[in-house]
Amino acid sequence: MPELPDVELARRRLRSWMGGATITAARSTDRRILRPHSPATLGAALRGRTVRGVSRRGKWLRIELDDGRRLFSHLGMTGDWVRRAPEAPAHASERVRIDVVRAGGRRSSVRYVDTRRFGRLIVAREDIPEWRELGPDPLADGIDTRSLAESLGRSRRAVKAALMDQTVLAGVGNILATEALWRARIDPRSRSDALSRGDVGKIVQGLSAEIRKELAARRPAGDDARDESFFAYGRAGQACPRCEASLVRVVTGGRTTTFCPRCQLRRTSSPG
DNA sequence: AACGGAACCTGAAAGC
DNA sequence: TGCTTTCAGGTTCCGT
Repeated sequence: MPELPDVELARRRLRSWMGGATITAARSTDRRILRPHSPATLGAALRGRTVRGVSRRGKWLRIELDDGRRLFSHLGMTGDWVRRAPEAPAHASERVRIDVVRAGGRRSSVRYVDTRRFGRLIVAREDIPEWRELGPDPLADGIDTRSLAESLGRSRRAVKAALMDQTVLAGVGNILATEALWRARIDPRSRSDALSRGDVGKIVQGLSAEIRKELAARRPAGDDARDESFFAYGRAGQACPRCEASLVRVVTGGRTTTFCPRCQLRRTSSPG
């Protein structure tokens, strides 16, 4: 579920649930998600702390605490944050719980659920490398066409793989890349350094439009993105919404890519 | 140095 | 029906 729009929606929920609240307890037994720290250290680090704010960069969330420490959260492939009553039993794939009390005395329990356990939760005293090394965030920083063109021009990879490189742009995943390239009418297998400035401009427009659309959709936590309507993602074999040709599925950089072989043209020659 | 592919996990859906 | 295979929105490690 988690690409930039999903993580941004999670950030807004966490802010409304935890902003200004004090953590009364934090528990987990999942060594994988908390690696490299041990589950025992989580409660000790968080108990008694007040949440100052929740920020996001790319697919990373940063929960800022009153002692200067931060809790970094990456949702991996299937992670999400949900709010429950404190007495609510643990969901089958619940991995972490953080109980909070708000200024008015209202108590709630914020739970991290993650079926496949690819997510991460890291307490640190300063920003972690995974956060610092991210490229520009399309929402927080905007996308500068010129610097993106420079960045893409330096790589010979398929443009789809380059767009999903978190140091190129933070937060772009398989759905955003697939949809943006469909909107831009560019074959995802085109070499990154073969794109014209106009191509990059269309990709920027495509990414922005898709991010706006997905943020507006505000699908509730836990919803499957496949319920949503995409132009190309997950629609192999179906008709292209633009030209009616049959959408094709290929694998690039280890990830499934769907595109229209008729109206998404492959860029070949290097731009001048 | 940069790139493709496997590995890491779990469960749902499709295939036989 | 039930067993097997395939697939999934992410990152990281390893070999070339």
